[in-house]
Amino acid sequence: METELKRGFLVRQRAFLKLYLLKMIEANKRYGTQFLDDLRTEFKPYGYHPTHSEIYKTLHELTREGWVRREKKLLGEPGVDFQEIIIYHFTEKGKQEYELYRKQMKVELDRCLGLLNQAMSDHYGPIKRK
Amino acid sequence: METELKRGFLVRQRAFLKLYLLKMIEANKRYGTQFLDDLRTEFKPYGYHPTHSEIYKTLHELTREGWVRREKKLLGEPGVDFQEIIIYHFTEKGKQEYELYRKQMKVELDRCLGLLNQAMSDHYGPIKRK
DNA sequence: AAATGAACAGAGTGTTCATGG
DNA sequence: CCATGAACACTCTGTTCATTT
Repeated sequence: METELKRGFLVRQRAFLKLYLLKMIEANKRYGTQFLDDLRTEFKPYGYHPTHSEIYKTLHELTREGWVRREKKLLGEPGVDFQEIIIYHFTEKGKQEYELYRKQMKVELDRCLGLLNQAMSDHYGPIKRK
Repeated sequence: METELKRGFLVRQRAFLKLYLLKMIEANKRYGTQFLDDLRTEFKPYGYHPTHSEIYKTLHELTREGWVRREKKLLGEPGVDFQEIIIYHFTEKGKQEYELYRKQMKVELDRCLGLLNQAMSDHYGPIKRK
């Protein structure tokens, strides 16, 4: 998949969101707008308010790369109140890619934490631990 | 100063570099290329290799905003081996702005660490402490 | 070759507009 | 009005080119 994990400085938003979306797709079968709402709620304490277009672009990318397939749910089906929605399911390829991606992102997030902790230590003294 | 501290997701590279450059200007009177070399060395373990243009653009911005003034050192002056270099000094305004900026960046870096730690916890279980 | 600077180009992302139910 | 999608525009940043010593 083409999404770059490493970019030298900090992890890209898209790569970060992808990790969350993959997890959400795996867990509960919800759809785009709900993913967005959930993420906004979770990140609110950190002042991070993702946009709907980033979510959709990430979902499109996952679809294009064959990690997930789309299933349309039409108005009237269970849980569909207003209009059609799109549910995402993993493909076989996607399951395997997710497993790998998750591992790679662990390394990447560790790297970013290292960089930020280094800056903390450089500018505000040693990191305090409880 | 116009550089945005917060951008919703993670801190921008420029804001991050600015914090380091201000500290280096305060500490030892060195010049652009040496700042770059020092930073590359320090961040090498984290796979981060800043570019010379980001460094200069940040220094230009600090100058434009009146936080620092430039002093040209000419070939032959003590420590100038090959050609002229530019040394940066704080202005009075710059000293005060740095103090403030440093405090703001602490908050911002804490926020970023919170976001990344949240992701770590969400995807790889609770944060391990020694 | 070292140091600085500027132009240019490409990636990343947010805002806005558009469409169908 | 909700859900999705696409177009567009702007910001950020890296690559390249230029100048001086």
